[in-house]
Amino acid sequence: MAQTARGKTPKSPKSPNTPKTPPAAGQGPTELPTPPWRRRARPVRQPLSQPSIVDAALRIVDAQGLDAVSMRRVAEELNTGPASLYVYVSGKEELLELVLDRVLGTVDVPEPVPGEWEEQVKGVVREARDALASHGDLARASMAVIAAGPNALVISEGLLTILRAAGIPDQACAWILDVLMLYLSADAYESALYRSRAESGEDPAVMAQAYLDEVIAALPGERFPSLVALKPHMVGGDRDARFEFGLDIMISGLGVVAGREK
Amino acid sequence: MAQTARGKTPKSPKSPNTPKTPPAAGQGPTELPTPPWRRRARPVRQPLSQPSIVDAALRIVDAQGLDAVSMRRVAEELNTGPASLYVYVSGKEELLELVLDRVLGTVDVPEPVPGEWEEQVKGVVREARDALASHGDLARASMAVIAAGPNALVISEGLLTILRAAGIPDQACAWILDVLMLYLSADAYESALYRSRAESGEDPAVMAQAYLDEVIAALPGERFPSLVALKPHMVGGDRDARFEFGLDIMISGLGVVAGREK
DNA sequence: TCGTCATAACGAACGGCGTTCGTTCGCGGT
DNA sequence: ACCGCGAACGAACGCCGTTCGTTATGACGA
Repeated sequence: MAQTARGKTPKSPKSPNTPKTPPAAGQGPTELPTPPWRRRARPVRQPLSQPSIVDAALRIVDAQGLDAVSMRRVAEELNTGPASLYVYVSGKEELLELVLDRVLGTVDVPEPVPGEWEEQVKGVVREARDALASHGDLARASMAVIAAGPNALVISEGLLTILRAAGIPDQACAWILDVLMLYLSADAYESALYRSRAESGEDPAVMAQAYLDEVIAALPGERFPSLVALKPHMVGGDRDARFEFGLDIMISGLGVVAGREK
Repeated sequence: MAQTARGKTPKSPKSPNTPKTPPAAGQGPTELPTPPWRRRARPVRQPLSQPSIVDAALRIVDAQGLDAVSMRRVAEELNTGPASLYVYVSGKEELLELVLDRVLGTVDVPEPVPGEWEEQVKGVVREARDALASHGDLARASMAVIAAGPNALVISEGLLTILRAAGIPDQACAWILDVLMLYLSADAYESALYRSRAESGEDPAVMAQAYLDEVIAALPGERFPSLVALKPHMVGGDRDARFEFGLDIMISGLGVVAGREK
C-alpha cells in the first residue's frame, strides 16, 4: 500500500472535521487507495512531540474538563494510539505536570520594588491562582503533583527575590514561599472541585453552595449555634474575597513574625 | 442448596485464611453440599453495614495505602462482591468521605478559655492534621472531598466558638475557619503525597527531598540565585516546623487584621 | 544506489477499575 | 404455609493506564 502519512488517515465514519489532512483529492469516496504513480503529497501532519501532546491535553482540559483527559483521549486528539505518547512522556503523571507548568508560564514576575513587597507578593500569588483557575478544573491536578517544573521555579525564584529584598529572614522566606504555594494550589484546587461539581450537577453554579447551605440549615441550632449564626458569612462570601483575606492574613502575620524574631 | 452463610464460602483455590467462616465441617473437599439434615450453624459473619464497610476501608488504607482501596478490594475484605456495597454507600466517593469523617472523630475540641484562644485554635488544627496524617496516605483523599461530615462540623463549630469568644468579627471568623481547614487539608495532603512516593520509591523517606535537592542543585546559579542560596532552608526544614510557621503567621495576621478593622 | 539499523509509531492486549443490571433467596409478616 | 420485599450477588459493561512485540521510516555508511 502506497500512502502512509503516519497517522491513520480517516479510518472509519469519524469526526466531521479532521483539521490537518491536506485539502487535495476531491471529497469523493475517501477510502480509495492513492494511485501508486502519484505519491501522496507531504504527510503534513506534524510529527508527534512533547509540546504538541501537552497542547492537546490542555485543549481537552479546556473543552471537556480534567476528567476527560486520558491517554486514549489525548492520543485520539492527535490521531494516533495511546502507546505512541509514551515516547515523549513517561506517563499520565508527567503529562499533567507538563500541562500545569505550561499554564504557570503565563504568570509574570516583577523585579523587587522597594516598599511594595507586600503588594508584589500578593500580586504574583494572585496571578498564579488565576492562571490555574482559567483552565476549567485543571487545578484539580495542581495538588497531586510536585511543582518543580521550570515555570514554577521561575515563580519561586521571583517570590524569594522579592521577599529577601524586603529584609525577611532567610528561613522565613523559604517557609512562607512553601506556605503560599500550598495555599494557592489548595484554593485553586477547591475552586476547581466546586466548579466541576456544579457543572456535572444540575444547577450551573449554585449546587455546591446550596448543599452546604442545606446541611447547615438542617443543623440542630442548640448544638451548633455558631455555625448556624455565621451561616450567611460562610456560604455567602465569594471565593475571591476569602482568598484575598487569607493572603492578607499571611502577609500581615509574616511582618509580625519576621519582626518578632529579627 | 442448603447452606448460605451470606458470603461465598471458599469457592476456588484462594486465600489461605478466610477469617470469618465458621470452624465447623471438617477440612475435607470443601465444595460438598452440607447434608440437608444438618443445617449450617449460624452464619456468624455479621451482616454488612455502613460502619463495617467504613472499617474495612480504613483497615485497607492503614495496611496498604489509599490506592489499594477499591470497591473490589473492600468487598473482598468483607467476603463479598463489590455490588453488595452499594446498598450502604452510594459510591466510592461517599465511602471516602465517611472514612475521612470517621478519622476526624478522634479530634477533640475544647471549650473556649479566655486569653488562650490562639493556642486553642492552633491545638485543634494541629490535632486534625495529625489525625489525618496518622492513617498512612489517607490524607490524599482529604482535598477531594467537601468536608461536611458530622465530625468535621463539630470541629468547625468548636473553632468558631473559640474564635467568636475571642472577639474576632464574624466575617473574619468564617473566613479564617475556611482558610485554616484548607491549610490543614493541603498540608496533610502534601505530606501524604510525599509519604506514598517515598514508600513506592526506592529510598525510605529521602527520595522526594533528594529530588528537589537535585533539581535545585542543577540550577544555573546566576539565573536562580535566591533558590540556590536558600536551598538549605528549603529542603532542610522539617514539615512540622513549616506547618507550625504557617499556623503562627495566620493567627498573628488574624490578630492584626481583626484589630485593624474592628 | 543499495542495504543496514536505530527508533518512532502502532495495534492489540493485560489487568484493573467503578458501577449497573437482573436474578436469587432468606426472612418477617400474614 | 405462603408471599413479598429487599439485601446480596454474579456477571457484565465500558472505561482506564500501561506494556509488548511488530512494523515502517528515514538517516547513513558502503
